[in-house]
Amino acid sequence: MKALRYIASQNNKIITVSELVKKLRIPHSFLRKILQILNKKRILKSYKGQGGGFMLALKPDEIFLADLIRIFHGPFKFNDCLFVKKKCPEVNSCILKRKIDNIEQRVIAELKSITLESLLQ
Amino acid sequence: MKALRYIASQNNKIITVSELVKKLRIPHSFLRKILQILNKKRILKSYKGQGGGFMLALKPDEIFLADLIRIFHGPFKFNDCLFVKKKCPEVNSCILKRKIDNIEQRVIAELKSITLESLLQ
DNA sequence: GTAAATGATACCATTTTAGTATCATTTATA
DNA sequence: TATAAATGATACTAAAATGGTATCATTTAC
Ligand code: FES
Ligand code: FES
Repeated sequence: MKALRYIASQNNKIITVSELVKKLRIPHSFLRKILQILNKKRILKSYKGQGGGFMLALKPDEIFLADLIRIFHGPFKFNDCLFVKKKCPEVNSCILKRKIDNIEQRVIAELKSITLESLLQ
Repeated sequence: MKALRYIASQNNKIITVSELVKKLRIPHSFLRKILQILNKKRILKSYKGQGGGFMLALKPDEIFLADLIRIFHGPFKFNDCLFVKKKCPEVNSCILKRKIDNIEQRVIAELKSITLESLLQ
């Protein structure tokens, strides 16, 4: 998120990992890996070769925290009731599951409402 | 939760792990460990020796999902921004952190509103 | 042709997760 | 009072996730 914020703040300039490393004090390889993932997931565009780097592929108000979390953390599931790798048989009738699913939906809605734009102060 | 629901449903009877295992098809040792923890955390009371077992230590409407999650999962923190084990320096000014803390508070409030009582249909 | 950039991918140590297993202690009761 | 039925304490484990690092390959501007 720090990297995305920085990139967004330099609108439509190509930013290299090295520049980000200097500004953000995040290790080079670590940051590079993250940006590569964001590129694959079409949040960033990348340009190879000398003079290359990264740019936003979307406008800041089209980049949602919910999507970024899904990219790095995997799909949301607060609540898949397993046992020894097998799904709980009550999964379709369970009151608790219904309540938690409900909370999950509300959280996802809130995470969707947080855009990169909304983090640019 | 399944075990607590079962125990609650047999109000004020002492329930053994073996009985729960039969009803709930959860492995004995696993369930035992869980109930031991709940006993230590004063959600259950235990009685040792023959004729022993477990009972609720609180009324079902005094047992909150939020507390059970804290017991097994540890404290809530959706959001402690670390780097190589060190806290992020922006932790006090970060807009994103504030937004996430906010969501966390709302989720905790909802988890507090789910009592064992509310799961007894 | 070379340096500066990303792409792909393999690697690693540590911690967490999701349980299992075992021995010790307590207590009712035959 | 011996025994069986219960929990208490605690050690153990395999597998996965976490939080990164490192390296070689490729592209491209100059
Ligand atoms: S879905 Fe498994 S107990 Fe609720
Ligand atoms: S608290 Fe670390 S970047 Fe927000």
